[in-house]
Amino acid sequence: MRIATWNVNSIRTRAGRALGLLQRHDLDVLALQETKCTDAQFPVEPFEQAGYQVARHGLNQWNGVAIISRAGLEDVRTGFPGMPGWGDPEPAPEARALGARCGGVDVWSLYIPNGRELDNPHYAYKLGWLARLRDAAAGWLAAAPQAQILLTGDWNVAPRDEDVWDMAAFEGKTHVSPAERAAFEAIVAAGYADVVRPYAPGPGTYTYWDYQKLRFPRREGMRIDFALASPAAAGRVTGAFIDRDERKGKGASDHAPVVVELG
DNA sequence: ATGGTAGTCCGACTA
Repeated sequence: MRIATWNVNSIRTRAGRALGLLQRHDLDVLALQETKCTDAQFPVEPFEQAGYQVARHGLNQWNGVAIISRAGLEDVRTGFPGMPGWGDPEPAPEARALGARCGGVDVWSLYIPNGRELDNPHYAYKLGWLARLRDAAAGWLAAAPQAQILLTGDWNVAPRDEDVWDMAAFEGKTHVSPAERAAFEAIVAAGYADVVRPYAPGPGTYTYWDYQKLRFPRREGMRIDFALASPAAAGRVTGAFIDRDERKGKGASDHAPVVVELG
């Protein structure tokens, strides 16, 4: 079974690229982030015609997550227990988490809050969101230690110095702060291993390149998209790669897809 | 040194 995660940056703009991705890599499951549309606006038909089922969760033009599967799509869950909300004056849940059981694997499509700046309330929101995700994910494993769970998506955290092209450029910036890295590592410590890095080691291995400043041709990127697997799921992984070619050309998302093969 | 891009709904917000 082949499972991918991709921050598509608008599914309506890139449905064709998503379909090409499914076909090119013979994907069974594709977790999408930043679909940027409501459920009603989501282009479901082309995926169904290609033989896939679609679960999507979008509330407005921001965020939005989806899971596209031809390996079954059961027990669909929007958000996770304890997931923090955002907004003033009344914080409300955002469309940042969608889970579904696909062929016996609990796949999560996650879009972790960006954080914006270290002194921005969004940064505290990001840390709280990751902390509650850790709690929920630890609970799932405590309840079912043999569960096959994949936490995939855009984590908006670069866990290691080698995951950005130049640490000096990130002085005082989000994505590399000790608190963000600790929040990410807490989820690893809860039993979820990064199953891609062993097959796609750094330095210089990235999943995101800013549209601005010629970051992609200059090879100035960040590794912020991950697939973290529970022990039972990690034990099935036979390979993984980052589809850097998908970032090329006109009309590309600013993120590259990350693909995991389960035996 | 600065600003540059790209998406959404249409001047501004998000990334």
